[in-house]
Amino acid sequence: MFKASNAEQMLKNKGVSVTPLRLSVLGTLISAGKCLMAEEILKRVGSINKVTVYRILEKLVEVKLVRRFSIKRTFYYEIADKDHKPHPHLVCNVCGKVRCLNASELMIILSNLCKLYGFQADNINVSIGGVCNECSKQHSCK
Amino acid sequence: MFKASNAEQMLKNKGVSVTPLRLSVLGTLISAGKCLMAEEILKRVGSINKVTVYRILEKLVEVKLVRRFSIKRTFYYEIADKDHKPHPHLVCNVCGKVRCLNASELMIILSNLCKLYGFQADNINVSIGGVCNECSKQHSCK
DNA sequence: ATAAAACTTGCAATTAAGTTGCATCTGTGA
DNA sequence: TCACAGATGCAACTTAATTGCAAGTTTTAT
Repeated sequence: MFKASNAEQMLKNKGVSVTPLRLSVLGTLISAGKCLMAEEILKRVGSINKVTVYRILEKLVEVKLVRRFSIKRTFYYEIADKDHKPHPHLVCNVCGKVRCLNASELMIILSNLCKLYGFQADNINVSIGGVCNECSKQHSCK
Repeated sequence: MFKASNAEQMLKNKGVSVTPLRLSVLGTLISAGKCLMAEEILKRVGSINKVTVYRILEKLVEVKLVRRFSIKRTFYYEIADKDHKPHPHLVCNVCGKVRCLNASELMIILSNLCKLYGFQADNINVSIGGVCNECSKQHSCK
């Protein structure tokens, strides 16, 4: 699944203290391979308090190991490293699934555009609501 | 400021009933010339209930007279017509201001990209958090 | 015009997701 | 060993939005 040593090294590199719960939260995000809401992390980690999840995520975002973005009224979290660049998210209004879209060039264009306008972007959030492939197929066959 | 007849015609064209409160809410958005949160609309319209604001906005979004998008945990609303195409929003973390960025070509590219992936996009939401021009100037002069 | 059906509005209560304050625990350095 | 900083948990709180229901208004069909 994921190597704990991996998460441990990531935390050490950022100079933040390594605790079992931080390893679990970070590890969960690494092995999930997709973005998760706080509630899902809470469920997956198991014996951890909701507040602690939020505080750990806050810390991970602060040291830029994790990115946070919002869809509707909830925050999602995903690993931020060289293999996980910012990208758009497709959010299906029917099944609720969130899918990552590969379009990093477009994100870079966006960030350059900001510079042009004198805006120091530190978090680019592209989310697209609609109906996903699978759901639109099902819908048309009724 | 804004012509009531304007808002009235817009509602009629969409086949939804015209009421004084709907005219006020839609008119407020037209004359604001920028995106507003429900709370701001509530304040500007004056004698209207919070719930009614939400329900009117819901209806306006439903008939596509208005677009809704989220920043952090709150929804913003803006007029959606030929003069107000989807565009990115720059959100300053310092002063909280939301500024519209002109980049409709980029939004179109994004929507085409979705089609390519078989995703029926009905709401493209690009928001960029960071520090705006004015705030970064002030910060550097301290 | 009148009655019935269909919306619209307001009030109070509820919900979802995150946040805060404070007490307790844990581990590290003097 | 002591004490100090940081991590965790619990309970209470906050914010923004939503729901249920009753009362008012329109619209439609007769």
